[in-house]
Amino acid sequence: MSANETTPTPTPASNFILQLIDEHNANGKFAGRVATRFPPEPNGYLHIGHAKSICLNFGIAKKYGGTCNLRFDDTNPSKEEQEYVDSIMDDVRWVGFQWDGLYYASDYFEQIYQWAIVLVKKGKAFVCDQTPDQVRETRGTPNRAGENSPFRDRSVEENLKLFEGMKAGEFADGSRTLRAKIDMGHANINLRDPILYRILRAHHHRTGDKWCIYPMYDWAHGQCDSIEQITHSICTLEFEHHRPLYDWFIRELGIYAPQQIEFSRLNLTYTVMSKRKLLTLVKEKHLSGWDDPRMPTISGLRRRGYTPEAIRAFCERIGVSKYEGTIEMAWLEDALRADLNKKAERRLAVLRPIKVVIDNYPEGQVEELDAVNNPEDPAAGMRKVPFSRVLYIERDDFREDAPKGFFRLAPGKEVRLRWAYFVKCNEVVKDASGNITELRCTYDPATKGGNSPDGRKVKGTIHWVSAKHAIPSEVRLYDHLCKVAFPDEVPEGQDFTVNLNPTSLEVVTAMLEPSLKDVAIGTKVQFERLGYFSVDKDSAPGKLVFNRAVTLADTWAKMEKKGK
RNA sequence: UGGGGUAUAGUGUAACGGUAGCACAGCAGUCUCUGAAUCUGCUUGUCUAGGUUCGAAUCCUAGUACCCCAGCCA
Repeated sequence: MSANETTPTPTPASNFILQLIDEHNANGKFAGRVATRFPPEPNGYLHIGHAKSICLNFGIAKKYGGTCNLRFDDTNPSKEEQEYVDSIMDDVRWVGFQWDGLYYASDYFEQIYQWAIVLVKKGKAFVCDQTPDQVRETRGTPNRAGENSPFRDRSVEENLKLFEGMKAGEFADGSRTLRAKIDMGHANINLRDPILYRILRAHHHRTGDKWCIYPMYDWAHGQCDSIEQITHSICTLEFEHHRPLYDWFIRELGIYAPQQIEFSRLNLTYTVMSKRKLLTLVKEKHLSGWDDPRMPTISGLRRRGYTPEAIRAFCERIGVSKYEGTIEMAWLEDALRADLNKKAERRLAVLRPIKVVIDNYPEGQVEELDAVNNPEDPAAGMRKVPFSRVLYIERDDFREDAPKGFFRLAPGKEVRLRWAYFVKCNEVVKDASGNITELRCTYDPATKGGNSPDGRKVKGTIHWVSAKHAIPSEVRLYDHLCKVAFPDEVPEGQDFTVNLNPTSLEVVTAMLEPSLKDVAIGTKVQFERLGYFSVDKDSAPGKLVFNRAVTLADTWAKMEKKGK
């Protein structure tokens, strides 16, 4: 990359996978070719951990001028659905990548079947009639060798006949398997005569009812990689001790050999990441679905208000290694703030309104005041905001007994209303039970626009909305999915659901400035001093719904919390 | 009593025998019509014990801790 070339992202950090690829390119192992693949099983929605893998695999292809395929690992029809296939393609594209080839493991079922026959003929695979229980019992344990299946020594002819019978549907589900003949005493359990095919009559989302035997992951994955001429087959750490088996199959078949490389999966604080747990959340209706904005799914993050740029920057920043750590959620949030700070236009919105009457402002008068759309982006321009006698301000921005260091409104204190005037609070109106219902203030007409000609300073600037121009809107305030950083750490007999955050969603009716009236679904804005918000798909004409994607850093809240 | 992995600030990640760097978090300050952003500075680290070496995060030896593996799941 030339020095004067301008790229949006800095040179990515070096990592062990890139170093290995550099070595391969240097020693000619793959003739300088780089081909990766992203191989999801379509049994659930993609999450931020998959985004890490997507960025890695597609990123490598891009960096080296190679290719990256999207390949669905659809070898278990009992769990896989077209809905998931569709969502996965959407998500990969949304994250920002386009695959070179689109494939399915099921595209290769015939070839994989033929290869199984090759193995049988070599005497390296046999049909086993053991029941699932017997298979388990004779597999041994990590500390105890397994025992050979009594069917291990069947003749090649008998195996061939039986295996054909399996394929032809002559046997009941689960009654037989095809197993590799390796070593029941091997220290690596994966090499103790692993099952290659099981009989399973399930409708496959692509092949329909054509097959009643399906290859296991180990028997399919490497061969798919080989067919696609993948150079670097990148997967997560739990597959590390499958690598000897991956290599064994390729070697016995004498076919092209990709290099499997394992890295550690992403863990994040305050959420859960396993598909099983995410499925639990959806099925047990702890939240609204796979794309609930509290989900760490890509579709959830998208709905929440995350941008592809933020996701990619995050994935870049966290790096790649074999160390199994947990990344702080603050990293993800920071990536979003950094991106939206540059892009999102600012608006005034009051989440928890309290009424303010400007006593000395003429009844019926309305002024259109100038407001900057985005101080970080002059090109974003200006807009008008209406000001009138009755306003709403944030409840948090008023204190009857202002603590030390409180810059906002309080009896007798003056603050600036953003883009408008200096106002001073003179009176607090309460209802019978003592709740504040209204504040009576006066404004200084000389401070129009927010500056005082006499050079007088105010410490605080607060946001506001003109009451009669305000658009009431539903705003969903999201917080962490889980109330603790490590939700999987639970007492005996309990599961992660006990750590779900009961206040992860608070819904308020906010008052918005009128320029937001026709904002489109998916639009991101900063509500000044509050956070970044995204227009939810539940919005309808005349009924806006916003999601809070992330709050702004809040020094005052931190100070107050510390003070207590 | 098996096999496969991993250990660098609070959290991640570099450094590949030669000044332990970066980011996020935290703290202090600056700036500010957002208590945001910006900008400045600061605190905190090589799992342990030996050894080799002028010099070790890096090499050697011995430990320790943690993760994964006994689905006809992927």
